[in-house]
Amino acid sequence: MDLLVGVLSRRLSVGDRWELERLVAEPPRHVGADLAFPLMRFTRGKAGRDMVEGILEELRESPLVARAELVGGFLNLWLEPREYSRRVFEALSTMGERYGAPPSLGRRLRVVVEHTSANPVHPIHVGTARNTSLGDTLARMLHFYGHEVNRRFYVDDVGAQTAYLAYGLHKLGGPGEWRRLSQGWKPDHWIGLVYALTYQLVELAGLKKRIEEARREGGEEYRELVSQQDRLVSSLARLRERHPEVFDRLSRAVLEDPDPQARVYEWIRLYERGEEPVRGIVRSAVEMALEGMRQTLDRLGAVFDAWDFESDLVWGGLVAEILARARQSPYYTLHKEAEALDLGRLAEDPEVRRRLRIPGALEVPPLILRRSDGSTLYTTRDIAYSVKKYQETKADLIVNVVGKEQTLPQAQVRLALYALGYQEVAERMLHYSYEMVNLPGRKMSSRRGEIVTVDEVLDSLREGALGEMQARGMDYPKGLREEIAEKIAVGALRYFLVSVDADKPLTLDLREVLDFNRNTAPYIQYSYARASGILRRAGQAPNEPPSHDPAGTPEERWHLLKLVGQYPYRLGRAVAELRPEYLVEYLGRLANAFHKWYDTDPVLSEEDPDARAYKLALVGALRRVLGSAMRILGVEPLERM
RNA sequence: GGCCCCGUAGCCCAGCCAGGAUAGGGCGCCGGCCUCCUAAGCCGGUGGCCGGGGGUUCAAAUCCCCCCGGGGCCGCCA
Repeated sequence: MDLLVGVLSRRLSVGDRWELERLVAEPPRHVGADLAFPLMRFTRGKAGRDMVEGILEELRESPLVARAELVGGFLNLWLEPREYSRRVFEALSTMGERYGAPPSLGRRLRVVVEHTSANPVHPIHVGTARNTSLGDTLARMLHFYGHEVNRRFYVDDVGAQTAYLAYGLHKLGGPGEWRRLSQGWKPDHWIGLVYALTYQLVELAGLKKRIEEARREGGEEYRELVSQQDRLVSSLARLRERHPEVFDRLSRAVLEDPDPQARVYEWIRLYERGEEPVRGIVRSAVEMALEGMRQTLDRLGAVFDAWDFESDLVWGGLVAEILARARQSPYYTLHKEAEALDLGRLAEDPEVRRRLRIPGALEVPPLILRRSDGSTLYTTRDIAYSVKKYQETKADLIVNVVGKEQTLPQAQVRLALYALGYQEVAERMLHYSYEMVNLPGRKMSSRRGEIVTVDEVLDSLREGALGEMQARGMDYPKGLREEIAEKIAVGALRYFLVSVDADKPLTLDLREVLDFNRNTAPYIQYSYARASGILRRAGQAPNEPPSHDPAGTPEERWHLLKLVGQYPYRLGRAVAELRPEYLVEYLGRLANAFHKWYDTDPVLSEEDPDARAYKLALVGALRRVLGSAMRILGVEPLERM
């Protein structure tokens, strides 16, 4: 690969290696070559034909090249297995555990990856798990490659949702009482229930008022309101079953309040001003929610370097600074009563669109920064947060893993940053967007308290894994069995969630994930366990083979060796394009190549000691590459399963 | 209504940005392989007007235009 690109780069005088590298392809099977390159676009005319001769000649001189031919405009290369093997093992030996990463990185980038940032009012659900899996995998990929990564979780504690939650919790008493009431519950699950109850009870109170008023007039509106009320009541009845005591106390307290809706709105403003006791109540509520979330994130293997509270941006004055700058800006405008930025004009500049990666012909309406009641909006605070992330890290790239539905607000944030003089920040921000996760037959709504939590999905996957182990008669001791099942469950979910293009909606069919069907984490883990088993039985295994391909190269072994040698290149592409699914595809092929070889060319019963040593070294190399790529994807390698 | 994303076998997906060889996998279905390193495996078979139409090109799943279908966004929510 390097050889080919090197020669081509010189002969074709193409400076950009990446340009050539991406064109190198696997030839179709009927050709039988190891590498192919479409030369026709570079070699038109007579001068081109001479150039081709030169290229072929130079390539044929290399000990790595067995054969080089030009067929129908394609340059086809056959490699010399011994020489290739020598080079692969040399790279493995010099790079050690870092095999796959570049020996020297052109420039070490500082990268911020902000991901998950789930609203604390409810537990992490399967959609968020896609965010976590993508974000954490990107971070691991970049880190392994040699970049400096900073992982951040943005705690969204300002605004209506946490105000509802805190208001409800307050009606139940203080943190001590919350603990008592949530006995036997995971903290975030209990918080989610209180939030859903509070939200619906406040809704109900408001609805009752409006029904009173509409009763006199009667008619269509009245009937509509009553039917809304019926739906709310039946939803509340379902929630009551989960925790009758909490329900009863909460409903009494909320319905006693003369105007719960107004109270909640007041709390939003009080919290934003940082006034006690609201400030303390909200913070305790959020702490409790985060405690539960951290348990789930730990389970998924996601760790963070920083937890940034949205409220700190407000109290620390950064949001005020953004507003002050906005008022000086030529884009400043009043939208009805509210302060806003009119970004439409800026968004029309094609140069700005390109630099800020504004998609297609996206139309950009004015961005409201401050409500007429004086409170700020999420997007306003996000502008401040972007500035903070940059100021604290001076990052070259700020990756925000945020749902696709937020394409417009994300674009508005970048444009606003640009408009307010933070061009540098704006240009370094990347909205890494991903589509929703659907569950067949289940419609999620956090306000109704109906969400499919990651915890329950993982539990169900773990049960499935345990069942499978039992069916296969694996009789590990109890602790080990549970540990393996848990690692299979987490791996299966994470692997699945990053396996398809983030731009495509994903359907999480639990039965399907439980099937462990083809290119899944268990398939990869199984390959790793098989390789581990061979090495365990062999006792000592050489890291480097004494000789390369002593007894010729069967097709299956050659194919595996080539894939092992491709790891640096495949990982490089995944990192450059921030596409974890490339790694998934690669792992699937690698595991498959190993299984095929395994079935045709026994290792341990090989009698020729040189050949046996070589095979063991190859198993070791494969195991190392599998393990490395698995860890990047958050899939735990298993010695046995 | 405007805008964004997606559309490839019965089902799920890769390839598209940066056009090149006979469009690749997987699931499902049918049939094989455990006296031998873990059968969560392997082998064989089955299945495609690449959503439709037009254009650009020596060459189009890939680029451009129109249309159709699915999802999303257009809020003093996030």
